[in-house]
Amino acid sequence: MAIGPKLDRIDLKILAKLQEAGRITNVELSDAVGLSPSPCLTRVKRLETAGYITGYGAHINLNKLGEFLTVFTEVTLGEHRRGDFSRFETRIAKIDEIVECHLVSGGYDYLLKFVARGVTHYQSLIEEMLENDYGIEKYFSYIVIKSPFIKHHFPIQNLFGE
Amino acid sequence: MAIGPKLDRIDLKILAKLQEAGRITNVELSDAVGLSPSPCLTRVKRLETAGYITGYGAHINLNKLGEFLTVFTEVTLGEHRRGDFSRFETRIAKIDEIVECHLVSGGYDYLLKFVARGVTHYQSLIEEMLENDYGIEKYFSYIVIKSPFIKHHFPIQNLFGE
DNA sequence: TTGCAGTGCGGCATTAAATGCCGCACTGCC
DNA sequence: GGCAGTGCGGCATTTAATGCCGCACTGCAA
Repeated sequence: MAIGPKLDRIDLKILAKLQEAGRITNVELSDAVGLSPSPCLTRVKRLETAGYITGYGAHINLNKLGEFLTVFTEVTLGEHRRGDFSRFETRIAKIDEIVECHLVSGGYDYLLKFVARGVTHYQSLIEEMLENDYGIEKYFSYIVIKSPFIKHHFPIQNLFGE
Repeated sequence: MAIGPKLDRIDLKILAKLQEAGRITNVELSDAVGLSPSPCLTRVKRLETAGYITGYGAHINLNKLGEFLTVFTEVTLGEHRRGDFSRFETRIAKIDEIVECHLVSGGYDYLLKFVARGVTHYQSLIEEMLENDYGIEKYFSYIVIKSPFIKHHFPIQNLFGE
């Protein structure tokens, strides 16, 4: 096997396959990567416990559930001391509508992704943050008009040369 | 059942559950939502064919596969005629390292998310785009230093009031 | 109010998949 | 050249996925 030193080609195939077909049966997966079911399952379990696979999920088409508003928000904190960042991160993590948080280099500190029911809802979330000392100095909102594509998989094979 | 008019509470439970545990067995799922396996599976299949569930995937821990660089890039096109947008979207969709594309309102046109092997790799991708007439007037890169969190599920229940 | 038709659920039998166990082949090390 | 460790395929057993069938509940109509 591998994992300790590095994953072998079969492990990468398994990851790539599961990434785009998370609910594939082990029998099909084993066939796709060229193994019999037993060792294939062993590898999957090992990839899971070793942390290469952190979980599985269904991709839900939010638009079919109603009208949703996605917003990317640039946030600049007022203070940049040790603790200001972690406190901010801890607090926003608890807000369900903030689905992504990225600390970036450049003109501002954080890029957040919101999914709200509409502009009113989004506005109320922002006001809540401004009024309750999250440490935000300023922010700027970019409302998503449409998302031509969101790939649910990274090019594992390509990034390695395969 | 529902779906035609609107999803009932059980359907939402199924979506919420599958979103965070895509590989749960139908037996467990049925138990979690309070149904027997048969009707539960029927609902899942219907949600899939009706387009509420667009697919399943494993969440891969890219950092364990090596050092990767995530970059958010703001792009402004030089021309904004009908066709300039669709042409740009079509072309960048073919670039594996661009995993998300959002058309936004505000100071620029597109917010792109890249996953590359490093700054050199990212730079080569950008140069490739600039040299080959993608219609880019200007761009700005925000390198992700760390992502405190990326939730792989939207608050389905909460957004509807549970 | 009583009967009829349509819809969705739970129970049961059958088929397929997930798991665990065992012996064999390949590789590195004595 | 023989021995120990690792990973694979095959096989038996336990579970889950599916498809079928009759029953209960709801709305509609006489």
